[in-house]
Amino acid sequence: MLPSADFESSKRHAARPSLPMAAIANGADRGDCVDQWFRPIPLSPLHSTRCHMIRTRFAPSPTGYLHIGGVRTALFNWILARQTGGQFILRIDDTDAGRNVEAALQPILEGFRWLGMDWDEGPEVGGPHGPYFQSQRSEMYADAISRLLESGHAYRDFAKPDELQTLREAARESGQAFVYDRRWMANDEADVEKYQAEGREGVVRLKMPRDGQCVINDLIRGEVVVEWASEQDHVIARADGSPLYHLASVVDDHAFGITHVVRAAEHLPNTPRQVFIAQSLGYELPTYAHLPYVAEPGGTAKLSKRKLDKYLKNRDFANLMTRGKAIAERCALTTDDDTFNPVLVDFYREIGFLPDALLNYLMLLGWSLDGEQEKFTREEMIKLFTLDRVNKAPASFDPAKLTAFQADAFNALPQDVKVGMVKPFAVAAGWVESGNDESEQKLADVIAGAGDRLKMAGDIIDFDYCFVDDYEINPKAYQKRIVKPGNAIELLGKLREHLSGADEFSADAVEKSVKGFCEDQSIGLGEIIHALRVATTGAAGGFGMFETLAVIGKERVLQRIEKTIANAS
RNA sequence: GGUCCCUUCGUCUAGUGGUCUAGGACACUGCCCUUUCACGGCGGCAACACGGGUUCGAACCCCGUAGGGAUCACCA
Repeated sequence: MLPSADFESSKRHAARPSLPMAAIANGADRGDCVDQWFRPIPLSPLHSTRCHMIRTRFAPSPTGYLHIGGVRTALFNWILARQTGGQFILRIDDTDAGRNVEAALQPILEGFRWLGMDWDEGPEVGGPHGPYFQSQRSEMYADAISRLLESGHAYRDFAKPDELQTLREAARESGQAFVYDRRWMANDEADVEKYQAEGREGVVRLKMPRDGQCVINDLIRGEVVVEWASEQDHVIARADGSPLYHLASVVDDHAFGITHVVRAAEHLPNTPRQVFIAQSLGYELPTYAHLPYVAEPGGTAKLSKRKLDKYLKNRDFANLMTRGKAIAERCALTTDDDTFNPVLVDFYREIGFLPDALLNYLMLLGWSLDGEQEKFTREEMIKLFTLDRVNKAPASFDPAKLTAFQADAFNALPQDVKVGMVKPFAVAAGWVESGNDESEQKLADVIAGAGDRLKMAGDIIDFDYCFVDDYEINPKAYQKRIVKPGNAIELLGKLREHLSGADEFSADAVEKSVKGFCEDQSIGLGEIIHALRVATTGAAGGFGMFETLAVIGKERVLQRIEKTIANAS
């Protein structure tokens, strides 16, 4: 990357617009609706993100949950700000009043905190451009709306929704793009009074150009050209004067000094109208970058929180969900059915994922450094990410790969950090008593023994038999190792005798003892060890047998063998 | 249906005209290691959507076709 050259070229572009000649020409002979306001301002060329102070934003609406796709968008925004010493702003899009914003906002902020994505301005931290809730910025929007009205870029319209709907359907049936003929547009105060006398309510619409084209220079997509005529006269204010999303968004982006609007590609079709609003208001345009959306597992459609049933048909997705449910159930997690879903970040936090692993995986959805390196520390993410290496095509969410990333990251953790993460789960399951040294030591032993069999903190549930006696017995393993070999019970009985005489019950001591037993009996270790495992853990597999026995403890081991023998006969 | 976007292994991707008999990762899979289950090591399977150009030469450039997707609200 050549920062200085990039900087030069972006300055050159700013001084001498080269791209949108068509738009300028068309603007000149447009004649009717608007005067010379419309002159697209060229955007910075690629790479320019490295050399300017960047202000980005993520604008969630308070829905109560954080979508994985949204997190990726936020991540890119956050990185862009961090790598340039710029600011990352959180703005709350709550123009659609009526819900409990505060309650629905908390889970989102918590999600950000958990992920370690801090915001420089926004809820709770404030900032110089506040307030950061759209519901509290009405005056600014009202001002913008009246300016738009005055300059003729917007008009009052008295169409009824169903009247417009009829028109739209007719256009659609004839295969034409719907173009509103503005038949209920108020040209003057007299019109307004007349319509109001008819009992009509007036909204404010954008008076979109009917010819020429809008050129969007997108950092990821390149040049996107849209005919103005294909744009609607979008409503920007309701009858009660309250603003709609596009208006509010553009006004705020400008007021906040947002330099880069980085958002999901589904916003691309919205961009022309936002460009229109911004330019009508005389704003300098931000640089746009439209990210490919995150697609569903094994598919190409946009990942949606609402299609759980469909995703559950995907093996890997179903596995993750099953794992999550098992952890939630065993650890008595109070999960909300509505948010306990692998499409939402809450899920991962609840079952003991590492935020860095999630972020690392998400960053690779649509972005790559060189096709070789895939693992990045947070510092590397900030250092190495560039928008010009973001792909254009949607990337499908792969739960198996995410889990693999999580497993690797989790196993790279130092033992004490692992223990710290796992402990809450073990405590919640009722297996470990917090503050009790013996109990905590046992947990540490189990975690050390389990090693990389623990992929996430919640995986501790697989080792319930280390802590309690009411574990499940795997029927297949029982059949194979206890029932089928005719001598298993007999051997187990003898082994129990042998073990009962042991003074020490450390892993090493037990190993010696069991191996000595095998020698005495002239059998291979393999002939007893499987039966021993099933008898003492009920499981077909697990970590080292002798570590397992040591952790369970002499008394319990003997009891369990005894019980197995009793049940078998 | 209109508008816009996209198209390399099952998935994420590398690739910017010759180094591509297309590289890496996840998944799947074979072997080795091993008392089990994992880890690990060494292998394997597997892709340039299609058709035309341009060129000595195309995954890469151009044009079409097909397919997929997003979006078309007084939601955000």
